[in-house]
Amino acid sequence: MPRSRRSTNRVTMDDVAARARVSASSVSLFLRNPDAVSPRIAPRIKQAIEVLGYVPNLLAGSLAAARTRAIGVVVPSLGNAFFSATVAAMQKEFDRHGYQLLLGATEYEPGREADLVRTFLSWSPTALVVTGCRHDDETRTLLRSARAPVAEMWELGEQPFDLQVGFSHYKAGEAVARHMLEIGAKRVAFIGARMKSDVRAHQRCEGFSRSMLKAGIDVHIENVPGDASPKTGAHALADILRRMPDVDSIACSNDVIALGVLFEAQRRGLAVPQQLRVAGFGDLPFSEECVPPLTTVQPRATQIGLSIARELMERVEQPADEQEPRIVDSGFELVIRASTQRIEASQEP
Amino acid sequence: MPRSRRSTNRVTMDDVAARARVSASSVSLFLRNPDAVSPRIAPRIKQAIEVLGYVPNLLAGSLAAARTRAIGVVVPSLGNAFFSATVAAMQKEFDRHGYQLLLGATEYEPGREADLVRTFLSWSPTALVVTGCRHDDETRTLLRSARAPVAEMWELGEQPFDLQVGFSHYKAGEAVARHMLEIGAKRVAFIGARMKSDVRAHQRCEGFSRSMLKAGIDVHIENVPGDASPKTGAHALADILRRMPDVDSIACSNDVIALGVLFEAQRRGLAVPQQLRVAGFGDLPFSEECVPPLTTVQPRATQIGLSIARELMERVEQPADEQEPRIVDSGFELVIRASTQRIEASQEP
DNA sequence: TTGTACGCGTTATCAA
DNA sequence: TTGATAACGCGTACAA
Repeated sequence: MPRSRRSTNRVTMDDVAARARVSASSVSLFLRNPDAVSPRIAPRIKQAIEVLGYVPNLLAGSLAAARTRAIGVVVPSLGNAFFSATVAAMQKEFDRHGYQLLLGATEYEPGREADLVRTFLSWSPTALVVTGCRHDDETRTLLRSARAPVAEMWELGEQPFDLQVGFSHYKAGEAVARHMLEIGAKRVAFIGARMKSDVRAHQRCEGFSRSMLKAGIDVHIENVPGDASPKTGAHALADILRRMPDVDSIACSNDVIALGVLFEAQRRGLAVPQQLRVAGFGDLPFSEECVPPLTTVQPRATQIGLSIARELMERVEQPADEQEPRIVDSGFELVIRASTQRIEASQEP
Repeated sequence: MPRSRRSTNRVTMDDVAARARVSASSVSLFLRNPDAVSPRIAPRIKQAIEVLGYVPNLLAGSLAAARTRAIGVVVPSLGNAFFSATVAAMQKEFDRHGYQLLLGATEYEPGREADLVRTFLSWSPTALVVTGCRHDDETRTLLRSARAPVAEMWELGEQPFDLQVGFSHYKAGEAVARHMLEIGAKRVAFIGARMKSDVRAHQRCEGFSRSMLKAGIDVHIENVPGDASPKTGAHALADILRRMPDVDSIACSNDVIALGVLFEAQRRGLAVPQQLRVAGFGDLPFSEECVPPLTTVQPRATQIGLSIARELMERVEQPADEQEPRIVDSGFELVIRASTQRIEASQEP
């Protein structure tokens, strides 16, 4: 007895083929390469598709072809403007090539990365994109077993799987420290949010404070819990002023924190940069516009997304088997603005 | 001649079955309901899965079951904090239920919505989420033909497909206008970004300016091109001051624009709220913290995402066939802060 | 150029 | 409870 399923009265390729009076394989061929079928049947197929409102079943296609036009992307958080900019750029580029972006966010929770990667793998993705290059053993195993190129973004270091596009956060921290030393910083603090789980913010902090230490300056580090936000920055400044009233320079792990510092300083009548120098990280849309404009590190978030997408598309569409791992330093730029102005001798005690 | 393909040396369910010395059906059953197999073979299957590192192929599963655990989401832009907050909330909730979020952004380009929906449909998604309730004919046709619940978010109006979670932007605009009238606004302007394509910003503008008109006040509308940003706001304020030097109150379609207005006012020594009142929309993280704190409309972005996800999961998991369309007014709240303070008579000319 | 037949890795059905 | 087997809808090698 025949077991009829086919509950889904979906329009299939066979339906199109029947209506166009050709075989299903001709329809399949037409869909992938319209010029490959004879000019006589092409219009018939085209019309049948339109009349029936045929939508190809990607699932079946992917299963047959053993490859899915989907790319899994793991970011820590979408609330973070850095990552949403990168994701937006990637999505746009993937879309151009007909690839679908699968999105997952860890919210900095340990173990979530492995879960998300596992989920993505069950979709047989064409490629995987993860954030950072530090992963737990489970994630590493999963990524290694993936028969798809793996891109790591926003950070350099460790051994790359296939592609790594990012920059050294440690150096970014160093660059800010160097600048602050040049302008005569003496009493220095660093504000970072959740630096135990945000390893990149922690790296920037390390780069900054070690550089300072080499110059004989001990940095007061304020590691606040929760998301980076202006409120975080404002509270942190209040704390710092309590413990270190003569602070003259503050670096922040994120521009939104720095913005909060600027607001709090303004409320307290603390002049920036005359009495307090402030630097951030991210070069967010407000950083150029705020008062005073904020010295910061520009990480090229969009460029990272674009590079990854392009490089992956290239690898996927021209599968020169066994490609070498590739590392791309997307770099960063220290953008010096009015919030860090030279500390005049006259203003020092 | 047998055609051996099976180039993909992927670990399949059969491999697991062979190793556990059971049938593939039992493995499948175990995966969906571990308690349904006898306690004798369950551990064998479990071990085989772990040893072989088996990852189920969702594609095959979805094809067979004729349902995919994927939900397509279309937003205008990820750069917009509103939508990224909503998407983040949805993704988290979907993930909890084992559903994958497919993401697409239109970047406010006409026609992109239909393209994205079409792409999603070919994935046979469990549900679709789109932004707003105004869609071109092509999109409407596609959505109607979808055998999946369709949720529209961030806006109310039109006839809902299945679910609509949002609020009236027109009323949000009215609420701001009402407040500004109460505090004695006389010379009024509205700044919006790209209001031809951002229909919701346009609605807020309409609600605002019509309310003002009813009170006999003609609103100067500044519709700037490009994304909403602080720079946009700063430039717009400069423009407004040129054409309308005695402006006393400005409403903005977005808090980031309002932030730019505050910065520009500060640079010009224009005291807010004493000389100029400013209101925004969005209640972004900085809005409470900036100087002065910003009066704004809070749209409950996270709540919208959560409501949609929960409602969809419910519909999907308890398919009481032919559910009624449902409209949920997520509401908004006018948050009055220092940036809009009563205009004292003594300060008027 | 077009058609035939098989296989992709699962789920669902039904018999044992 | 377990296992054999037929779909699911399409890609593709190969024959016509």
